[in-house]
Amino acid sequence: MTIKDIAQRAGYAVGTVSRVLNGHPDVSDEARAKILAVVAETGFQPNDNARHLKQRESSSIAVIVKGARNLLFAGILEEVQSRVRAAGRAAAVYYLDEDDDEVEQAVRVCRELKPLGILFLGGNQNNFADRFERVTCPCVLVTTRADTMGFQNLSSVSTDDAEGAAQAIRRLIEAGHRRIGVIGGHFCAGCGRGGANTSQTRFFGCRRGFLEAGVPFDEELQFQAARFSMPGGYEAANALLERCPDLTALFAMSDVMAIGALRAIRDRGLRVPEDISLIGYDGIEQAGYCVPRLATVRQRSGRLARRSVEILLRQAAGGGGAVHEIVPFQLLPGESIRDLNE
Amino acid sequence: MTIKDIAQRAGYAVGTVSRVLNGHPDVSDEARAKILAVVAETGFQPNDNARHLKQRESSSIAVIVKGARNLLFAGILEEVQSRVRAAGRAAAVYYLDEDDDEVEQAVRVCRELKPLGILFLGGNQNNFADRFERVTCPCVLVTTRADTMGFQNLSSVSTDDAEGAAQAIRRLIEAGHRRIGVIGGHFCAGCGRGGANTSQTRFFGCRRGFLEAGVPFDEELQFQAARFSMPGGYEAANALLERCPDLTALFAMSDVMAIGALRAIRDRGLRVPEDISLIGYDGIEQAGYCVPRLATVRQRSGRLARRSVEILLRQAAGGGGAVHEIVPFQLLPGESIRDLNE
DNA sequence: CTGAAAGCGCTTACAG
DNA sequence: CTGAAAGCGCTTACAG
Repeated sequence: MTIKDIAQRAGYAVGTVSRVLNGHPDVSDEARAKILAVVAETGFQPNDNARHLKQRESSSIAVIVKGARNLLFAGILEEVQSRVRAAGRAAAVYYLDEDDDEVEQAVRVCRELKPLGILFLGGNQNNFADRFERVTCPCVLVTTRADTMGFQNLSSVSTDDAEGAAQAIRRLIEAGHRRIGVIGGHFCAGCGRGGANTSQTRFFGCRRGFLEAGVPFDEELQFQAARFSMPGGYEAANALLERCPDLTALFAMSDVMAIGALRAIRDRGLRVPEDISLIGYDGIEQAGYCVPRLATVRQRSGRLARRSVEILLRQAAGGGGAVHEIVPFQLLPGESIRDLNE
Repeated sequence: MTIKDIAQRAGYAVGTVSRVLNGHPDVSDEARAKILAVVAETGFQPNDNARHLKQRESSSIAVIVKGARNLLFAGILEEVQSRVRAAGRAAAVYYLDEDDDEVEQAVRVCRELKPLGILFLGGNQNNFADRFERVTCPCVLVTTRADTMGFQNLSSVSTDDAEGAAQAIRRLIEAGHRRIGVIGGHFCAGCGRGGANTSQTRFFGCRRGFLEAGVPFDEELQFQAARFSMPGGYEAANALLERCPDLTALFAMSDVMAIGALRAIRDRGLRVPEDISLIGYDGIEQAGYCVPRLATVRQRSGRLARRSVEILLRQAAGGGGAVHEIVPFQLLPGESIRDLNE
């Protein structure tokens, strides 16, 4: 079943069918009605390969998600999809593995889908720096900053991760904690050229939090790198508590890691927050269902989503240069921090 | 940059370039070397739209996942992808919303990707019954049975959900519980024609568990329908405990619901398992990180994945009629069931 | 408002 | 082993 069959049955040329299918105005009501009737009757769906092959620009927004299992992104995505739909556009979602190259994918999407614009949920700054020049449509990078890269067609909407991490540390210090362990992602001195992948940024924020409060932070002892996963957090917490049995609090740079840490603490026969206080990062739904509820630095996923879509649609409509927005985070108190001053 | 440019630069015709790109054997080593050199140098990637438009059959396996946030499927998918890759094929993953029509999507994928076969992670039996005749390639439905539908090209690999649910109930009864609440999905008498959507199957299993043990089960009072989500489980648990304050145990038909229930129980000032015992279903990673660890009926995602891929690849190679396999589940004890006999 | 025709970038028989 | 050409199913100027 192709557009040709539809044309034949309806008694029009394929061009006319195409115009009806794409909602062009220059078709008579009669033709439209007849053709739509045949389409409905046959259940015809046009072949997207053929369509995209020829089309100059589709009316879709592409969303490239780095990590199908990332719950923060899942939350943002849901909101993005409903906002894109509300704006009368379709969202085409592409899920990538953590270590796939999102910019490479974007180049491909530009060529094959020809979207109005691309939204990146997560991204590696090096990939952007190295290859983003090859993507030409308007883009917004969400949760990671892009202001230092200076691309005219790359905006960003993100959380101030350094400040978020700093405040997490401050919060623990205010509660009277002095020996605090930190669980974060892997990063190397060189991998955030220009100063920023997420793990590194949050790490620097931590360090600043300690420094400003005059609380010592021995990176060798008090920091443990791990994967962003529950087992990662579990093992890291174990390693830290083994190495520094006198820690009274942990900061995990993602809620998922924090959930792993929570379990590790319990398995060592300790309790949260009575023995060890714990704070996470991201503010995923899950954090509110932990026992105890997790204190966390909440990225405002709804607002990140809303602003990203607004900015992207404006840029797609020809609205000027790149914009870089910071969305304020919230410190959720949870039930996992003990106040030692009380 | 198209195949034409590559042909020109390499000094061959586009047909030859195409043959090299697709690994056909009928090309001279010299041509291959020259063309691959140009491809590498230019970073050329063929346009998949054009390729799929013309290609009779691609060498990919399509995977249609119902619910991007379904953690059971996420676990199965990971294993599926690595097994498909190990077999030298590419996996093309399509994520659908819970209430999208996976069979409609399959029809589209058949036409546009022309895969060797399709794997469905989850699916609504009614959609299959109504429209599956339109899909012609070999398919495997994973986690839901397809044996009663009688399609020659539709195999299935699933867990015996009725028995799993029955055993969850039995396990609670063995532990001395007599007043047990059940949290399940929504279903209506008609929606599982032929007897089976997942929620309904597990519900019937529950009922059998009660019946065989001679323990009364008042469906009106002791069953609460909810969405398969943490808030869904939270509210359902609250409703049940409000309605029947004398319940000593809950069975939630998914771990995600159970996590919500766990939080609800705590918020009512009760403890798991001291005051209320709890058992879930699925065996997602998450369940092992709860405090307390969740007892659950574990679907063996690794084996579901492995068998599904094996069966699909065999069918794609022309290996006979449909196969319907049941993979045994495991009852994970966790720490969330109190033994009242002790 | 409608049709005829070119063409998107590939693959694939068909010759040679 | 290689090239020339048809054609996949659409969209899009271009005429009329």
